[in-house]
Amino acid sequence: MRVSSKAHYGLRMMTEFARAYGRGPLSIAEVARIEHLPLAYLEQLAGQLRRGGLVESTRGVHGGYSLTRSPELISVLEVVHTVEGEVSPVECVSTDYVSGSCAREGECASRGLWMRLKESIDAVLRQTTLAELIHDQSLLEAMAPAEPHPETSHD
Amino acid sequence: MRVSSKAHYGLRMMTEFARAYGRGPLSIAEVARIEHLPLAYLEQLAGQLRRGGLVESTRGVHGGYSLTRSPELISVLEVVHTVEGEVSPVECVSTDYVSGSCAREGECASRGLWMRLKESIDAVLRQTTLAELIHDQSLLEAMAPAEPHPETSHD
DNA sequence: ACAATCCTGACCATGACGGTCGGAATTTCC
DNA sequence: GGAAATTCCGACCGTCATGGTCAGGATTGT
Repeated sequence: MRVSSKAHYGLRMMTEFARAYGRGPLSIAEVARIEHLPLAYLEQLAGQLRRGGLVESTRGVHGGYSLTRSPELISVLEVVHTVEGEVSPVECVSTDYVSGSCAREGECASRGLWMRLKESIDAVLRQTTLAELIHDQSLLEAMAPAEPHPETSHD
Repeated sequence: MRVSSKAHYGLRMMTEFARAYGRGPLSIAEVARIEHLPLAYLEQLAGQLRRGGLVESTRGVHGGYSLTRSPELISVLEVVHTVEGEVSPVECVSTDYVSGSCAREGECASRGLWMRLKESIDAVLRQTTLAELIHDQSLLEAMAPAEPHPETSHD
């Protein structure tokens, strides 16, 4: 029951794109630098995000990626879906589940529970947008700019 | 973002123990038969559940396992915790996380999100008890006893 | 004694995951 | 035109958790 690093990285990359929104494309080299993430890996993720329609790419010297929509209109759920596929605690509650393929469907005591769980997870992720994420963060930074944690100094 | 089969199996086993509650121990051989799960694997899980204090074992011929508490008093969260460890979407929101060990803690845009997510998941699992699970199921069976799905015929 | 059961530890195969690499295609700048 | 910066793509790889098996020991009822 954990979010893959892939999804986490993807989200971190998307928040960077969100910050740069409206100011031209941001290269993944930049993202890798800022977020201290492996560049080659981000390339893969960026590809998924592009194919998923969340970002568009510009090649060449001043190229990079930019969001196809305003950060307010992109939910975390979309990002997670795009890089990680549907979040589903067990197979039989995913949307492409074919009724009957689980032999125990009729007598399953816990399917209702898993459906509730999925709904609950989806709800949290759907409610949160990229805009909120970067907004929350700037709030945090504004509140405590003079007290950097000694342990959190560098990468 | 999925529940491991381990947790799922563990829960299924626990619902069987819950059904048998008050009527002596239930052997894992029985559980394996009823739930169509691999016996040797269930043995492992049963061990975890016992060490976690959720069930107690009786050895010997009419032995087996029985819940240490009434099914109303055992939440799904406990079961999942016991077999799978804490459910935590990312490391930095687990209970044993040492503040500061994530270098980006101060500037992390998404930690709040993950905490909310964890809380939401925990809430759903905490609210549901074994008793509810088997009760829901008997409801289901009572409502549609005469209409078995054609595709769900065998194991 | 024997059979049923729990108990333990070791073992194993598979697949997902996180990550790297090499190189091709595209674009801008000089 | 050429070099540099970038996206793009496919292949590859090591590690680790997972799901599962196996052999055998310990315990207990009949």
